[in-house]
Amino acid sequence: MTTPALIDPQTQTCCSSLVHVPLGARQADDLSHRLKALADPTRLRLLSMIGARQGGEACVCDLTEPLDLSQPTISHHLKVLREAGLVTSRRRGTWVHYALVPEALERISAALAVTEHR
Amino acid sequence: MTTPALIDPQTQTCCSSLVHVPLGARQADDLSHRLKALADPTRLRLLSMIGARQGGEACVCDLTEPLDLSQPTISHHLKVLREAGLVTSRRRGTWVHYALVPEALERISAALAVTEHR
DNA sequence: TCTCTGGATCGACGATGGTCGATATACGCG
DNA sequence: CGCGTATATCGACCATCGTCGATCCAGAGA
Repeated sequence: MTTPALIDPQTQTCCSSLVHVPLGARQADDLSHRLKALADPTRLRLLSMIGARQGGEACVCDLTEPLDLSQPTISHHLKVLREAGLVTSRRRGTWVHYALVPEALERISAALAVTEHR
Repeated sequence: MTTPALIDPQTQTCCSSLVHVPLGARQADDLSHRLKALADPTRLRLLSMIGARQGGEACVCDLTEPLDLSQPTISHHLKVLREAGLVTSRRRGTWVHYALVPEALERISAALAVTEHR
């Protein structure tokens, strides 16, 4: 496969906005699940710190220190982000590097947009 | 003032994406608060049903029936959306009509977008 | 193999959130 | 004013979430 199954053709008609056609229960559950992953200040900052990093990657040690939270807590948040498809993790020797999945963020952004972009 | 204070110049540099510059604590709290209001399937469907309505308005009675939830629950969700600035309410005789605030959704969408739009 | 370090998992605890029934409030109409 | 209807608020209950310390697992190097 070229890309992981970011879009389920069964539940997701396309990437159109929710404000134009009423959302079904399935689609609402799916979108809310991804939004829940996003709706936490720590996770937003994690995404932001990973994205701001040149190369687009950051290891856990880089993320733990500036946030003033325990390492298990950071690890937990990264797991939530990973399971929502918002980041990927990759082992590099002793360290684990996390990277954004830009398409995932873009999909959510498009679902919330009122006016059509691009 | 021409527009309500949707953007706080103190905490919000502009409407740029979170993935380009690391988010501060204030900004992360602010954005996560708005995302929490969005991160519920019932509220997403409410927004969607209001937006899909021609005229952009819907009264509570229109929203309660199709969702198979009690009227107090719907009222609670609408309050959450209103306090997050995502909808406005307006009394019309006996009924209360809710309408979207497109700029609010657009702002959140822009904050999540990776690529710059428009 | 032993040890050290980075990260993940576990179990527990307090806080927050979604839902309901009961009740209160607002409006229109006799 | 009194009644009926449309919404909002209240109080309670159960589920989910964010956080922690303790512990476990994986890789690197001696």
